Amino acid sequence: MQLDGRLSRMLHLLIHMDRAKGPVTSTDAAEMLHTNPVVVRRTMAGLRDAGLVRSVKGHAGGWTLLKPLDSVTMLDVYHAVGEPRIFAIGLADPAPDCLVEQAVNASMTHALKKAEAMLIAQLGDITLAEIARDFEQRLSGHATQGEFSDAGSMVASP
Amino acid sequence: MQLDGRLSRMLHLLIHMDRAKGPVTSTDAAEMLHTNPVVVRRTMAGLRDAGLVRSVKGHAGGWTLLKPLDSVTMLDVYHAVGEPRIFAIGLADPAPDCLVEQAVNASMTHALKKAEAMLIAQLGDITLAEIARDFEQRLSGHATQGEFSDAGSMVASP
DNA sequence: CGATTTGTAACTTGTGGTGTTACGTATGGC
DNA sequence: GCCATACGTAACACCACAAGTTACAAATCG
Repeated sequence: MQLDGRLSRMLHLLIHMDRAKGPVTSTDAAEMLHTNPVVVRRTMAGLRDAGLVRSVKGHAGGWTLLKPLDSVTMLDVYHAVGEPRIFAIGLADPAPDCLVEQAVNASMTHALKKAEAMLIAQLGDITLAEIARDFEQRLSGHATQGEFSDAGSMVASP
Repeated sequence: MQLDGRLSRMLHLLIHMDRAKGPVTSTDAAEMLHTNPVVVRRTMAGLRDAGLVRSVKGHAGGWTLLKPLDSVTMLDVYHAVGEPRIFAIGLADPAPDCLVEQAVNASMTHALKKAEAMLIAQLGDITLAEIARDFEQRLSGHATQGEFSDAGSMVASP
């Protein structure tokens, strides 16, 4: 995986946690995410610091969701995982001497900031409850928002 | 530089080429971009294939711009450099079995596509001539579109 | 007490743009 | 015709960083 999947993974996990009866251990979570317990703990640490989840050690311990899904947006989770860098493209030099490059930087920054604002707006607009509702509908056979079959075509794979 | 600076660099270089009297060699260009002639040729190859520039070997050879700056948008250059991946964040798994993850993917893809569309729209809206005009104004002391001083704060550096 | 589970440090791996070296090929002045 | 000039490309090293892995300490509960 060449891209940062932390936000995606945490969203996935939080919805599973909401459906679980008791605490979810890092090992259980790692299986759901097809990864490693340490990776889970490492990433969940941010969510704990943000007050989204709680962790308990020892017997019958694990991770517990502290908030209802309708009070958590994708943006909240994005912040909680440490606001990873959004873009893979950017400025060759953020502070160049060359005035031509400064002009280029201004235009590129303008475009990138607008795209970033749009992404942030979208993330802030969707609660985990809405995603969970989408899941419920998939369970009953419907495919709601947009086709999923080609979802990764431009965003994920080469 | 952990991010992809090819678009940024090519924009920078194309505007310099427009101001040059004759062809610009890869070595000259490499100095302007603070990089290596091979990197220049490698990246410029896409622009040549796209018909934006021409390359001539041998004495008095080098790179020549084939189009007026007002007929080239940032988007044209983005396409010419091979449409590099835009986002550093993405889906953990583009085609998961888990229905929860499918729902998460749908929402994330929706948000990313909207941001991508905004970026593409912005890139398509700005011609290199406009950037060159911005440069001219910087030469005469003005700083036009937006502050530049903190331009790289969210987009480029850590 | 001992099994369970989180908390972290430390190290390895994979990826992709970038940097670098080397060499082949085409061009044009002398 | 030679030869310096420049592009064209292959091959490899480098770097940053998320992810994966190993190891061990600390806390908790039956």
